[in-house]
Amino acid sequence: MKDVAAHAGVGLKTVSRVVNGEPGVTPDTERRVQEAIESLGFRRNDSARVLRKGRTASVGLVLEDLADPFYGPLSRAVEEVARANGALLINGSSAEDPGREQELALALCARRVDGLIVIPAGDDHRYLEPEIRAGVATVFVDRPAGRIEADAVLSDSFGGARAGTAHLLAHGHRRIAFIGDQPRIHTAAERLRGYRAAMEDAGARIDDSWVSLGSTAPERVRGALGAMLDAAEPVTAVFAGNNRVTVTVVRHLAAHDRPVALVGFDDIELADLLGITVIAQDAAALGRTAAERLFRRLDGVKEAPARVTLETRLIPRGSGELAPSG
Amino acid sequence: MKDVAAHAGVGLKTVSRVVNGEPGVTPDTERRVQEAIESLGFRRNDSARVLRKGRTASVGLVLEDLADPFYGPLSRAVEEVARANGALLINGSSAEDPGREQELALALCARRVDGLIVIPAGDDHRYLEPEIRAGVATVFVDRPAGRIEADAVLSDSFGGARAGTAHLLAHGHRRIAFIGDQPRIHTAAERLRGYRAAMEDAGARIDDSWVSLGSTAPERVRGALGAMLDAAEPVTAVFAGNNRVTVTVVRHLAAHDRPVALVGFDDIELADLLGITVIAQDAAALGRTAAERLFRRLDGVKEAPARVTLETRLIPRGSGELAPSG
DNA sequence: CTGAAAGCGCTAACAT
DNA sequence: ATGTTAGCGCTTTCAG
Repeated sequence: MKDVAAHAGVGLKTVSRVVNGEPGVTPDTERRVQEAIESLGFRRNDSARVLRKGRTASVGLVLEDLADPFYGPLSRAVEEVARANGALLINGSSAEDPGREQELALALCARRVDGLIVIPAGDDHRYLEPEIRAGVATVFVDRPAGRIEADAVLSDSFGGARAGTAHLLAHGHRRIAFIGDQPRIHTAAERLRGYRAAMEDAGARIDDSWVSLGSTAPERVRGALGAMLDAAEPVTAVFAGNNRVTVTVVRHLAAHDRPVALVGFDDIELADLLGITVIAQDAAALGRTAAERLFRRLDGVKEAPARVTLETRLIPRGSGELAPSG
Repeated sequence: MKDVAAHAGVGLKTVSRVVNGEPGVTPDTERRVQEAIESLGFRRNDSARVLRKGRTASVGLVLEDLADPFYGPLSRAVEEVARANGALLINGSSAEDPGREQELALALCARRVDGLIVIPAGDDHRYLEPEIRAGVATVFVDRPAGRIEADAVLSDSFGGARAGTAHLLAHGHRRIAFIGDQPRIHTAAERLRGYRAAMEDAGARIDDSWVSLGSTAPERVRGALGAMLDAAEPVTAVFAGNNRVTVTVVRHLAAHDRPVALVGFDDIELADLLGITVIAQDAAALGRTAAERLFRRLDGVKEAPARVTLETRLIPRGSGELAPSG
């Protein structure tokens, strides 16, 4: 910028004015400056600008796994809102590791992102308190924050799982499995709660062996499901706690001799052709809502942290409407 | 940092040393500084650091659509390599709009990212020349750069499409459709070229009405496919140019009366259960290879820009092995 | 309408 | 082992 000023024979500030489209520059001077900019291939250094202005026009997104088809649309939605607000998105995956989540979130804060959207892996976010006090707007999405008051945008995991389980019960099932993610993950716990509530509402008994929480790794899910199907009184239906689990369950059931009903949490591509009944949540709406909330905060709106819950939708496609067999 | 220094009763540079883990500080002084840091909730401002050091420890990724299941794993792979190199990832989607690609890429350069990984939407990247000259390492992935010399990591679209088409020919098909993405997209053009080559190798005639390039929007694909199936001499097999097209074709064929063979470019989740034969490319390897190349450049490796091509793999699952019918 | 000076928070280079 | 000085490239303030 100094070079440009020298080249154009003007003051530093005049170049700054031209670069930022500020008023108060003669068309003639402006032209000279533009020429100097062109010929030097100048481009403003935003790092310096940030240092001076205090705002970075960027938001951080800490998610679980960018490669998970559930988080792709969510990220994209956040990105669109950020773009509409002139901000860039810096993101990283925690891989469901609380330590990595913290490391990432703090690195983003050190970069002085204006705001932070977090899909929590951990359940204690007190480490963010100083940052939030220092002015970093923070919104949690998909799962709530732990041990701090903060905005959160969630899907109704409890209600969705309850409705899905009730759907199976309505089709005559009584021995229904619940296979879900690790219990420390909020959504997993909520969905299990929904399952239990529906069973209780229907006066159905829950056998401990029908409930399995843990990693969503295919081997783990196959093992759990296999045991429930091979039992003396095998389950006749399965409620799958998320998209990863559903995929593995579908593969396993496809090779199973007896038909077993299935309702999965989260919609999956091509689930329509495979006739998989699901509880769908709107990942894009989750991201959009969270991002809009974030930018509203950045615009200075002061209100108490709130929790927004988005509804889920039961999409019957066949697998959830099978009658009990065996 | 100044505050911390005052609080701890030490010099500015000493605080800097402690914060950066540099040697030459007495354990006792270090402790005092740490305490001051804690009590003030201090966290280093990376913007200032960047300004001073010249390196931002961040790389930019311009992709087409974060929500596309093909790009999720690719981004994730880039992110992992970046993380291993201590860098953060800033990314954005071009939505297949060259103008938006340029806007994004330049915004990232203004942020002084150390390197740039680009999945091009446009076919003229001369706008990046000043940046590259100024030292921004740049690697293109999935598609090559246009009108500039630059590193590129690609899948073998030509070879994959040729093999897929040859597979259909080997199963007796002669009237084979090719439905692909817009012809200005490099991969789409290459895949079409592969299709043509295979047909020619087999001495098969190509009717113009069997080839359809354009948007991957479901309506467009359905229309094109419908016309080919309703023709007097309908196609007996389809080669689908990418994952978006394949999904729509599968849905359409599922409702069709006669069996029609299908090979799709790109693997798709649950394609195994639906028996969809595909030409699979390794999205994660694409991202990883590109990112590794980028960081090698950042480490100062000087070599001529090169093009790396990754092999594709034919996965037979049934749909590509159907005999011609009708 | 234009420019000179100060300083954002940090680190490199050089004292002490 | 510690502190001082200068300056990264920009914007803000205020004076011409």
